[in-house]
Amino acid sequence: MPLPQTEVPGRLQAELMSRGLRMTHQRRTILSVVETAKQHLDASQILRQARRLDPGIDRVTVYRTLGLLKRHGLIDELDLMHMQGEKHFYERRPQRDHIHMACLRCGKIAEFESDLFDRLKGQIQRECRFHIVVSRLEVGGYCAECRASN
Amino acid sequence: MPLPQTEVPGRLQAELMSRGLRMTHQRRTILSVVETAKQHLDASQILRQARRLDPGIDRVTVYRTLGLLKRHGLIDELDLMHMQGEKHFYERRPQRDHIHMACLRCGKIAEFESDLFDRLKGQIQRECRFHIVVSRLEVGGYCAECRASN
DNA sequence: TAATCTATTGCAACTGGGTTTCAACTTACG
DNA sequence: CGTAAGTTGAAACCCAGTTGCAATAGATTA
Repeated sequence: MPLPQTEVPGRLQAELMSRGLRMTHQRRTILSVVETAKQHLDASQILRQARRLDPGIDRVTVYRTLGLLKRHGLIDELDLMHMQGEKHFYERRPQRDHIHMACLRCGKIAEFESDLFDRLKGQIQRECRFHIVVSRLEVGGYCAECRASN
Repeated sequence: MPLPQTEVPGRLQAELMSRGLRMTHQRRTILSVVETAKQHLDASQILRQARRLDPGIDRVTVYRTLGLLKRHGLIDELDLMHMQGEKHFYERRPQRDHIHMACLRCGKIAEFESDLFDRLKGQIQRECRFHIVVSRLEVGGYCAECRASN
């Protein structure tokens, strides 16, 4: 399932600047990588891509920028069931939360939006009086293809 | 009056043995720690508790045993929104999955069972033809107490 | 436009959770 | 009891992520 391309390029930059943050060359580079990514990238992949645009960039700057984006709620951090070590993956925060399904056999990641998920979060907020800032639903299992070819 | 004991002691042990796994002294110790835990423990806490019962136990044995229990679906691994570094937490797999709510202010972890959650998983299995083996729903936000005292 | 102030960067060293390797040791089983 | 295969501990290792600090570069002001 490909990631939907629903955002105007430059939106993350605009968001950060509107919050009064200093816009450096390195940040612009990292933001553009995250913004135009077609799949979920981990920090080292983001570093590699950013270095193609600005070879001097350091991995610590990538980590710091990802932390910044996370704190501002502009990106989400995913674990994807820790199928490939302990690395984390990142994606622009979507308008509507979705579920990540990780196939334990082929490693494919699929996404799924569901009204039930939205209702569940509403129930949590109401019944537990818990104000949700970030949510993450990940499931591990076997996708249709892998179940068939078994 | 004794505390309510939700599980029969030794259930994890019995499960593992019934699957033909070798029952060593170290495993029995680690299993009893996990089984009687009153909160979510990370690997180093499990090690510390296990060493009170068997001082010679090594952390590598704890990691291996936790991996074993995970592979057999007897415990679940939690991230709890990575609020305290990158450590993982463990709990016996419950009969019915629950949601973990992590308060970003006071750090408290609350649990919540929901019919909507069960239905959502059913929807994923049906509509995505995805066979769920493990699921993890974690939300970060602010609990009722922290919202009040702000 | 230049001066200034302060956030940000890069580097190197470090941290910490988790894994690998391998010889020595146990456990289960006949 | 003897054996074979699974398990353990110790040390070294791996790797994602963080910290301390001097140098640098945005933003702001004059």
